[in-house]
Amino acid sequence: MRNPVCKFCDIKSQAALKLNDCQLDVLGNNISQVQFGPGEIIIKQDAPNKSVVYVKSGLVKIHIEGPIREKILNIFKAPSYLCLHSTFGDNVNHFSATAIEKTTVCFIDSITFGNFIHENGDFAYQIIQDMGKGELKNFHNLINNAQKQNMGRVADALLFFAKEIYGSNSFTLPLSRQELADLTGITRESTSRIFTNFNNEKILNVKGRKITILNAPLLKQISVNG
Amino acid sequence: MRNPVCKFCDIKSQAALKLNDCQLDVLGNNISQVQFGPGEIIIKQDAPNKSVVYVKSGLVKIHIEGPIREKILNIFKAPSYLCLHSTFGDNVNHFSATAIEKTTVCFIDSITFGNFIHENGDFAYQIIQDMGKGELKNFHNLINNAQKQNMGRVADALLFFAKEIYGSNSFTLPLSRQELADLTGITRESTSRIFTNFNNEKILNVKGRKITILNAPLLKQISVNG
DNA sequence: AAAAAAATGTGATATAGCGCACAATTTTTA
DNA sequence: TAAAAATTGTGCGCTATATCACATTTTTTT
Repeated sequence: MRNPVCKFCDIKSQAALKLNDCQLDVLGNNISQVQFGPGEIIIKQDAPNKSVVYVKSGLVKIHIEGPIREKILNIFKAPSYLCLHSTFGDNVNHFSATAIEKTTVCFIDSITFGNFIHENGDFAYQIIQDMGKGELKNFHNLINNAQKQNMGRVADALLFFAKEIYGSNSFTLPLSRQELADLTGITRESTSRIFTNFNNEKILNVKGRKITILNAPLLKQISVNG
Repeated sequence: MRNPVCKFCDIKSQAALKLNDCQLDVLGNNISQVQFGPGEIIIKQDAPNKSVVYVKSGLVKIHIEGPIREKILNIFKAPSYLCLHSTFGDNVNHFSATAIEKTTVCFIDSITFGNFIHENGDFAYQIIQDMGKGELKNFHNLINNAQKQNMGRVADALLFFAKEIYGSNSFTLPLSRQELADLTGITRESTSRIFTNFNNEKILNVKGRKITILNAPLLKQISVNG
């Protein structure tokens, strides 16, 4: 457990930028930075929650055990807080978080974090903004899963990675077919078939996990029209 | 637009209880209380958002226009804040809110509300807790909609009204069949059929919107097993 | 490099639930 | 109170997608 000097950290969250030097010192004494590789579990569902988790770099999937199989709720790109709702809504994690790329995480003591909220209105305001944005993102997800059919869901997920995560029409999918199925709420087999289909229709170029979006407008249309 | 004296309001939110007398006076001058009947729209999707909405009494549905039909995201019982995410995540409403019973709402000026967060750490902390709890509730919803089949979804919705909203196994459903379908993400026809089925199996007694749960354990089991 | 394990693709089949059509009932309007 | 409108119930066929089974490919282990 190293003690990174938060004061000199150059990947501070918007909220942490509002902390004064003294508070940053306190933060540095109540934080531990950890590296995770793909597939490594960062936080575990149902485990007691004593930390706020700040994803400093990397990519993380949020998932829970559904009645049948795992459900991936969300993909978070750094920089981003993870457990704000759990920390302040309940003190047990309601989901697991697993790294899907090399990821650096800061575990911040909940009490310390709570103190900052009480002491520093600007900090609190920023956290509230973050939580607001996060919840809006969840809404989009819910809609996407609710009323689209399988092709639309896959299209949506691919556009999400292209636009939100990698900022490019060519990328390596950080998920297996099964995981993509868990994210979109369909079966692995359907995912496969849709990939084959998109590849044949020259909408995508698929080589394993290497994806290139060839016809973005059409993919967008498929995503929107369900 | 009346000017209710917040100081003497006896249905204060947990957060408002943290405000001092002076702040309560400010609140009173920047708030307007409005009554809504069932079906009346409280806030509208895509409209600019200038207020935080506090539901003082009543019952509200949160809904958005999906690609095909309306999707009901959530049912909120008073006391509860509504637009925290919209206010602090974006300044346009990402959803509509409609009263489904007689409902009293306080519209609080966003700037005033934001000032309280900056000034009063206890207030901010309480709001963050509220947002956390709200988001956890959303998670439950997402799971419910993701991996259950129709009977399980309807069972889940009915148990939600019985336990969370009315605290009784006998209640009048505040939604039409279509709305219940929009909440559970299935069709109106399927909802009808499931009601008939549950009624025949003596799991429910259904008379229009008047519902009595006769076999709660079985309903629970159906809800859990999908 | 060979063997074992895991992930992926694909055909065949089964089915849950949607969409349509229309009848019956309830609610609203005039 | 009658007429119109909205809501609800139900039978039936259709389709999207799950499920199963197995071949193929890729990755990991030894």
